[in-house]
Formats: sequence, C-alpha cells, structure tokens
Amino acid sequence: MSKITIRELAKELGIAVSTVSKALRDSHEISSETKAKVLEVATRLNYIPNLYASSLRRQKSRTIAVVIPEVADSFFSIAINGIEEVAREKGYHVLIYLSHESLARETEILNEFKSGRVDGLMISVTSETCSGTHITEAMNSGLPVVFFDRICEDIQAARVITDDFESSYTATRHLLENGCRQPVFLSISSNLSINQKREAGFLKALGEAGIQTDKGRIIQCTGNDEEIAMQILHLLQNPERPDGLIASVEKLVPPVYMACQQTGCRIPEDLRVVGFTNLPAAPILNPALTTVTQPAFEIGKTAAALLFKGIEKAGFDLSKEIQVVRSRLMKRASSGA
Amino acid sequence: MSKITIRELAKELGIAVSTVSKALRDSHEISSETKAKVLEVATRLNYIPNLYASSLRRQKSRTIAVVIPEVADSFFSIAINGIEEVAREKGYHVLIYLSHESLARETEILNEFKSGRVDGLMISVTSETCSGTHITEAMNSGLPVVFFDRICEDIQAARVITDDFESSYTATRHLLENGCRQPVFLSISSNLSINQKREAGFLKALGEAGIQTDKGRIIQCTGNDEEIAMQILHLLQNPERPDGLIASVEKLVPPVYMACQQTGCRIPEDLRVVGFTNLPAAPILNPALTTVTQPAFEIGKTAAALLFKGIEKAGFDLSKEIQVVRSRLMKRASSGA
DNA sequence: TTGAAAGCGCTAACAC
DNA sequence: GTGTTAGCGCTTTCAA
Repeated sequence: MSKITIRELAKELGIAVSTVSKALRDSHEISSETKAKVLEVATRLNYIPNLYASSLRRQKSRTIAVVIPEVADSFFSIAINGIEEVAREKGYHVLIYLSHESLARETEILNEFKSGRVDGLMISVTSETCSGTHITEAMNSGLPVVFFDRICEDIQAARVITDDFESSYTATRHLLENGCRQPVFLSISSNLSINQKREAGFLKALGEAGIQTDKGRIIQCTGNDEEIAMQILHLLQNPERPDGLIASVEKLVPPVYMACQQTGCRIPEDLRVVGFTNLPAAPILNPALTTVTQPAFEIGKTAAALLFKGIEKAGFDLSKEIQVVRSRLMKRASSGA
Repeated sequence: MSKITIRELAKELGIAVSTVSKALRDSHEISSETKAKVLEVATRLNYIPNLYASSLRRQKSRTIAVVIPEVADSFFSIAINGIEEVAREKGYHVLIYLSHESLARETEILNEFKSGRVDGLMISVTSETCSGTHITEAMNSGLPVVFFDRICEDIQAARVITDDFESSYTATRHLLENGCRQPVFLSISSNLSINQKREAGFLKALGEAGIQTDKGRIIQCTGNDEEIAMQILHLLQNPERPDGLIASVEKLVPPVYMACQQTGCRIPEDLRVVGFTNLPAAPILNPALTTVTQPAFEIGKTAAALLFKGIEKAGFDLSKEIQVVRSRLMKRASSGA
C-alpha cells in the first residue's frame, strides 16, 4: 500500500534499477523475459511511478493545460469532454484554468507555464484579449499551443475553429427570409475574432438584402448579468425595437427570453431569435430556439489531437495548422421557421 | 526567456543556492536585505521555479484532482467554478478527470493518485459506484479526500452535500398540494446515495398523503440517451400515465419535455414537473420549469475550502467533516404553481 | 543484455 | 544569517 519505488522493485527482483526502468519503458535493449518478470513484480507490488521524478528528469510532464473563459457554458463544457477523451487515450492529464474573461488572469496563468509545468496548452482567449504577447511569450519558451474557438488573429499558431462568418451569414439570411427587416446582433466583445467574423457575416447578409447597416445593428452587451439583462430589456422596450435578433453567445439567451416575457414581446411574431449555443435545452425553450450549433465535442477532440501531434511528433510545425469544423443551423420555432 | 534555475540566480547574486531558496520561500532565517535582493534579481531574470523539482523534493504538488462523472452538466460545471476560485486563491492547480459514470474508469483514475501525483482529491462518484474500496485505498495511501454531492455512504470521509431528502420531500409535497395523485420519480441509479435520499423523501411525502408507494412510483432510467428518451415516451403514452413527475437529474429534463411534446401531454395540466437542476434556462423553458436548485457554486467552494484545510492543517481530521448546504425549490409554471 | 553512476532542480538538515 | 551537501525517484549515458 505504501509508496513503492523503482529501487525496491529492483531489490525484489535482484537486478539493477536501470534495468527495471528500461524494462518498464519497454526498451528494446532489455530481454523479453526480464521485461515479463519486471512487469509481474511491478503489478504484484502495485508499483506506480512517481510522476514528478520522471518529469524532472525527462522535462516532460504528460500534462496539458486548458485555459478557457468559463466552464459553465455548454460549448466549453462539451469541448472539455472532447479534450479529455483524447487526453485519456494518450495517457495525458488535464489541468483546467478559468480566465473568467480577464486578461490579467489569463496572463498570470500563462506565466506559470514557462517553467515547463505542462507539455502543451489549449486556449480559448478572453474577450479582453486583443494582443497576445503573453501567449507568444509562452510559445517562445517552447510550449506547443493550440487555439480553439476563440483564437488570437495576430498570433501564428495552430487553430481549430468553426465557420463563424458563414454560419452567421446563413443564420442572418434565415432571419431575413422569414421577414425580418430590422435585425440586431447581440455581441459581448468586438475584440474577439469569432465575434468579428460573426458580425461580418451578419452585416454581409444585411448588405445583400439592402438593409442599412450603419445605425445600431450591432449591440455590445457589457457589464454583469443584471446590466446585460437591463440593456436587453431597454432594447425591446424601445418603440423602434428590432424584429429579429442574433444572440452571439449562450449566456445572452436567457436574458433575451426573459426580456420578451417581461415586455410582452412575442417570439417569433414580434421578434425572431437565433442563438449561437449548444444548449441541450434549446428544443424545449418557449418557444424552441433556433440555434447555430457548434461542433463543440469535435472541436475539443480535434484541437487535442492536434496538440498531441505537436507535442509528440518531432519537427511537426504546429503553427501552420488550421482546422475548420462546420457549425449547423438548427431551425426551430423561435425564428418562425 | 530560457529556463533559468535557482543555481543561476545564486551565481548572479554571488550567494549560495540554499540562501536563494530560503529567501524565495520567505524563510525567517534570511535577512530582509538579502530577500529583497534575491527577489529583485528573480523578477528581473524572470525566474520561475521548476514545479517538478520542488514537488519531488517536498512530496507536495500544489495540485488537486477533481473527479466527476460529467462536466456538461450545470451542477458540475458550476461546482468547478467554485472549486477553481478557492484553488486559485490558495495557489493550487486543478486536474480534471471525467469518470463518465464508469466505475472502472473511476478506479483507474484513482489508482494513479497513489503515487503522490496530487495533494488532495475531490470526488463525486459514478452511478455505478457502490463499494468504495478504490477510494479507501487512495485514502489509505495518505491522500486527503472530500466527497461532494455524490458521496459514498460507506466511507468515512469528508462530505459536502445538500439536503437531498428534505428538498425531495418538499418538492413532492409541492406536487401533491397542486393536485398530483400519481406522481413518479425518475432516477438514474439507486446506487447513488443522493438518489436514495431523494427517493426516500419522495416516498415519505407519498406515504403521508396516503398514496400507494409500491407500484412503479420510482422509475429507473437506464441506457444511453435514446433509450432513456424511449423509456420516458412509453411512460407517458401509457394509459395509466403519471400526473406528476420528478426528474432527479438534469439530463432527464429534455427527454421529459420532448416526450410531452410528442405525446401531446400538457405541462402542467396533464403532468406537473419538477426537476433537480441548475439550468439557467429553467425559467425560459416551455413551460418554465420548477426546480430544486442546488447550491452548486457554494458546494464547490465549501468542498475545496475543506480539502485545503485537510491538506494544510496538520492534525486536522477531515474524515469527520460533514457540511450541508441547502437546496431551494424554485416554483414555476411546470408544477402549476 | 545488463549495471553503475551522474544528475534533473530544488529543499532541508546541518555546519559554520 | 549564510553556506555545504545529501538526496527526492527517476532516466540515461556509458561501461562491462
């Protein structure tokens, strides 16, 4: 039960520690008989190698870090599922860090990785992150990095993203085809490249439909949850209220629905709604929400697989890798489909 | 930028490594002048201590493990928020492991902790976990353990839970007071102590109301998502269908609502529904869902705080700690409130 | 094919 | 108050 070291294994077997070490790592220079014997005793004594000793020696930790703004969000939590699945197959451990949309916090977190704490990093940046010097610094220290979903445009690094521009364009066209003339786009930050793309897709569809794009079509929702709720409430109370709405992130969906309940604004009759979200509850909302559903699990898996390639394949240049996994528009009642 | 060691710091300063080490750890046996000098050079050279060397030497990793069945669930993801917050304050790192409701997987995960990989463990067990020998084994190796939410009754260990019996009893009474005569309780596993308590609270309320508790009032939902959906569909298609329902876990909510849509069963007229869930979307479902809302964030924080006390306070006996944080019944339209 | 020995970077006795 | 030194448990030359 107590901690057993490689030294004790060696003593038990009557051979040298180095032999045991090699046998355990399945080295080709050890005879298969010896390997078998070592393995047998190791399992019998329930030997578990000390990861820290190994990490110190090999400068490898078999651990990766996942840095995300928030975990209580269906996109990120499902993405973690994908990441964890791949990590487990590969025998890696997963450290989770939440930046809570704070650049300062994100910087602080990344700074710790310079010491070799992790072998790789997967990150979805905060809405405050414009420049990425804290990230490039970590990369320069030799850390393989993969961005997923929320990338940093100005950093040349591996990216796993979805087709934000196209899916937003498609969603907007869907609204327009259902009769919207004054749709708005609810954003949480224009720093975020995914938001810029979603906004661009939205505006392109508007432009093609001959709808003015200059006056308040894009609305920044800032502040805490209550402030955002108030902002949305005001929007819908306004006499010139929109007749269509795209919620660009999941957390905007409840306040939109609540504001409609409070103002008597009917979905979809008065306001057609589409949300970027992976909420399993989307089909059972009142009314069922039309969503741009991102391939969260796939993105997590793909990004993790890419990272491990970067970690394990010598000479593999991660920085040029860009993978796009497509989102799907799921039409439901909220858009009057 | 490159990795700088304590040895180089010492050389730069012209003092011994041990002095540097002690200064960095703010030891009382180092003069404040020396400390200041060391700190200055350390920050100037951007020294980041090698965690693995330190962990190997001190047998402490400043890392904790969180083992949960699933992360794409609002209770667990919010609990992680609470855990992460406390961990960050304490300067600890958080490893996440998903057991996916598999005892085998859970056992495999815990086995790795015996080598001293983490300083403490927070766990919410799988629905397959009846006996906890894999957990006691880890505990016996000296690992501080805190259970949260899904505990193991037969293990004497720290627990942070909610009032499952009482909240289920209250929820059931609420259904009965609104006219239910044939409520059912949807469960995913009777192994789980939280489910047993919730079932017991349900049955007690039924008993007090003079309702028979022997015939199929408690329904085990097993299998994958589709199978569960089919099972619930059959339940509602049955001529003797229930007039009230408690969904004991979040993932049962969507299939219940979907089945109602498909069968034309109206909530709350034909079926009054209560769900154990922290879904932010509960108020905007069709109709708004009455929930037993668990204090997920509080549970996470409390459990983490307890674990750190167990890790850091010498002689503190974690195993006797039991903390109960109360859930709240949020009455909404689905129960006909 | 196996073994001896030198560290990985840090900490904690123990000396000075 | 500061320095010297012996490891923590493991991996990896290099020698046998």
